[in-house]
Amino acid sequence: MASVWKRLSCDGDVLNLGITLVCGQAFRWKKLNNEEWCGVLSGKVWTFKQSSDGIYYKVNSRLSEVESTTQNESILNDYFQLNIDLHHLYDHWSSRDDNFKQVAATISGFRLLRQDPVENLFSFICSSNNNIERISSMVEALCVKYGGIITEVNGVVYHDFPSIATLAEPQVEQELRELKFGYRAKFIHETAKILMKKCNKDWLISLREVPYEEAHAALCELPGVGAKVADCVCLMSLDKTDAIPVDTHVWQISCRDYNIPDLKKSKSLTNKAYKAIGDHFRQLFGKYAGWANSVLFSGDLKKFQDSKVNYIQVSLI
DNA sequence: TCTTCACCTTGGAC
DNA sequence: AGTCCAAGGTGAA
Ligand SMILES: [Mg+2]
Repeated sequence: MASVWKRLSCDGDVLNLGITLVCGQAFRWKKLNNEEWCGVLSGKVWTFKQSSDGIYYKVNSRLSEVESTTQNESILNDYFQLNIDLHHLYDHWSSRDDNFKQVAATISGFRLLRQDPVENLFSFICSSNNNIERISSMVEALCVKYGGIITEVNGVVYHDFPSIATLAEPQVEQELRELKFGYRAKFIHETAKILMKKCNKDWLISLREVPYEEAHAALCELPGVGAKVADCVCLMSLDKTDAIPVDTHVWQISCRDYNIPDLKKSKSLTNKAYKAIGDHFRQLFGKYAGWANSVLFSGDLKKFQDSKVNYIQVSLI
């Protein structure tokens, strides 16, 4: 379990950890310092370091577990989707959209993570009408309350994300209410119970094998899951690379910066407008439109606004 | 098909 | 101190 730094065979310019891990697609990566992040993936605790000469990682597993470098690198290749040629995609998206070209200059190496659908789904059920900081603390609370202990690293105990079965237990809704989950407590409990009733125990992950529209519709059946959350899950854990989650921000910017047919007519984000925005970006960016869209709008996150301001201030000194 | 409203909680703005 | 509002929406009328 003692762990040493190992080098990840991947150039730093095709994986920007600072943006990729804390842009709001996953909520459990903690920034340790300027170049290190720590969190849980696949039942292990990982620490990453992005230095000028490459990306390094350390692994801390359960005491019983035997470490395998081959297996660990396989986990990372899968999670960071390192087989996908990011330069090629950036070039393609830039050629299709000047706005993207501008934004991309400040956000290189952004990747969609290939997440676990269970954690991804319940995390985004927490996201409605909420902010990233509270979403993160709620996901953390779920893990501490209901997830198994993995191990301790530097005085911090790390937990797995809870199983569906655990979240479906009778007292969960009330307990989550007490943990200040608000109305999301019921959504989480109900969704867990529905998933438990499915004949296919791996129903969620099996949606990787069905077409985007079908997966999206199936997810929308779940309580607390609407078009936006369903698209987040499709994009971030079900391999639907052209799923476009449209939140209020994407909607507003789309109205302002893109000429999308009959979008400005509606006062609220209607189902029709939602579809029109998605279709527009899919038509513009192609098969990986969801990735392009994520790059485009992650740059506007409040979290990165601050770092941009800092960057500008520093560069002016 | 579109609009309106309630919904938990928290933190910032007046 | 009290009120209002927005924050990765969803569901029901
Ligand atoms: Mg639903």
